[in-house]
Amino acid sequence: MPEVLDHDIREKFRRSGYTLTSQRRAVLEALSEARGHPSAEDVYLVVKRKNPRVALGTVYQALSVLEEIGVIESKHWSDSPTRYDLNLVPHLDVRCVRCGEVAEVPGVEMGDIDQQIQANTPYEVTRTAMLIEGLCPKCSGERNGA
Amino acid sequence: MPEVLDHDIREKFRRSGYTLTSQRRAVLEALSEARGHPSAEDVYLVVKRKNPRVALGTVYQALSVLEEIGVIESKHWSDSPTRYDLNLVPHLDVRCVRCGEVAEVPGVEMGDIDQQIQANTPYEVTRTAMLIEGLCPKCSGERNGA
DNA sequence: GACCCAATCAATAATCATTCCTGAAACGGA
DNA sequence: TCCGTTTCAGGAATGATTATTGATTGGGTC
Repeated sequence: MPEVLDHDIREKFRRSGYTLTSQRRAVLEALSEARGHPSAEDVYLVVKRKNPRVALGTVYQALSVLEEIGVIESKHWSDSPTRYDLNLVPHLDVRCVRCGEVAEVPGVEMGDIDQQIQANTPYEVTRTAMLIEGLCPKCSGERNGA
Repeated sequence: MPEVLDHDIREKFRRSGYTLTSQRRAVLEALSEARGHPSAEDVYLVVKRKNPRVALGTVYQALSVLEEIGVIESKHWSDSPTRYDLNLVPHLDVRCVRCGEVAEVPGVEMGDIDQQIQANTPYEVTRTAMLIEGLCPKCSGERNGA
């Protein structure tokens, strides 16, 4: 894990009062290694390779803490487990409805959209997430496959 | 249920090959009466008042068919059951993270956003859904309540 | 270095929305 | 009316996630 990231994360732990345990560090490492947007289960499998004693519940707990202190973010598509992401810059992700692969969509400005939304509702908006579904290029080519 | 809607719906059933059964009609009626964005459970409770023999599974099935033929649409916020909606005009909904109430956000143009997204990804986009969370005016006022 | 307290952990049970399964019932066409 | 297909009701099963509980750990203090 790069130094800068590490420093930033330590800072967030310090401010929150949570401790940066080895399990939480392991979850972060798993997230930074996995390039896609892994699910809790995916993270669990990676973490378990290094420390077989870790339970799935612990991974869920760690992910929850990490999200709470703003180190990671989660996205939830229906009919699929929640995906976690270290990339905190607001961005869009599209998920293939056939194979489940998640990819980022660059070049769309989120700030403007968020402002428009807040300007048009009396709600105090705390979070916006756009869930995009489609067919990845690979699955799009093999429409009539299994 | 207004005549026009009824005609449109009949047409969609006819084209799809599904039959417009009394249960499916009851689900549609429940949806048109409920002003918020009801969950499957909400719909089930309304339907059951008129026909106590209907099972929750049947409601799920009916909702699934209705969505498939394009008569209703669903939105899924994490940590909350899926909500269903008769309003097919593309629009945004915001959900209160405290009380769960869902309200529409008018005045935000979705078409432009969808076009931007499709222009920036090799995926063949089939659906976009923006999930907005916040505090409704009521809950926003009573921050420190239960 | 031993002790203490709170935070965290592992393991497992519980939850809850949703789907699946099965046999019965309803419906449309010949 | 009979037949084949679709749909239904009821209940069991699934799967992601959360809650629970008792054990463990780690940091601060003497």
